[in-house]
Amino acid sequence: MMADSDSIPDTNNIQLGDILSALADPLRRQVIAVLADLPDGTERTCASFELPVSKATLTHHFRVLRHSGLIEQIDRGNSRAARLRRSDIDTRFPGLLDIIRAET
Amino acid sequence: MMADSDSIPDTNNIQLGDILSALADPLRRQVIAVLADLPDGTERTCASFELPVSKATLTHHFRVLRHSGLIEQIDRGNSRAARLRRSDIDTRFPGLLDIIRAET
DNA sequence: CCAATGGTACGAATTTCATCATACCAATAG
DNA sequence: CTATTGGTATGATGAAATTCGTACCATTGG
Repeated sequence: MMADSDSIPDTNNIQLGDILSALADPLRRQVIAVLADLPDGTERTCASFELPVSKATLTHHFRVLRHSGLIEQIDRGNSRAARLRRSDIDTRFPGLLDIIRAET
Repeated sequence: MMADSDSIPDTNNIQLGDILSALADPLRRQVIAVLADLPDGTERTCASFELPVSKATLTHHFRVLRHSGLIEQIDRGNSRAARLRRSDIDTRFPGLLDIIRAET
């Protein structure tokens, strides 16, 4: 099943409100902070973040991140990798990722 | 009554999560965008924003902004003026106010 | 003094959010 | 083929957020 891989906003349709809502959650902010600290284009499976929540909750958080436009998810057969949409975010909201990365 | 004018975080205690939660709301974001576009130190009464909500809801939103550390409120006798804590925010989260201001 | 102004306090109602258990499915490993 | 792995779908639940009406209270203006 493709599930709802749709509803990913393209660059000019990323909404600031959605981004801020997504980043208001500590777990999601941590995911973005980790990705932002890795080289551009890095892909990480959802499970590799080892967040202290159930699988279902994991799916929920990554869906929020995807719908907000912060990440895209690449189907890798068995698993699904998350990749930060760095250039899109940097273009639309310059400095935002630095702020998230600076926490901690 | 002083109400809960307390619980205003000092500069180094402003939490990114609280700021992002506060800014996730469109009305509150609009208030900050307006204040950020005005000269530093500008004071505006809560009512002067003419937000399309009741008085009670107004109080609620400005309390959230105050508790997050984005604004301080100055008692002006009859009314209460809001002032953006610009230098505090710029110090802790450089670029954030520009992002908010750039919307619209 | 009296009315109007600009707020706050206090519930109450509604909605949204985070979380989980369970059931399920596709792909890979053996 | 079968079991495991990594993830999704679907409710359910409890907590938090948003909103409001109403009552209330200082301060200001007449």
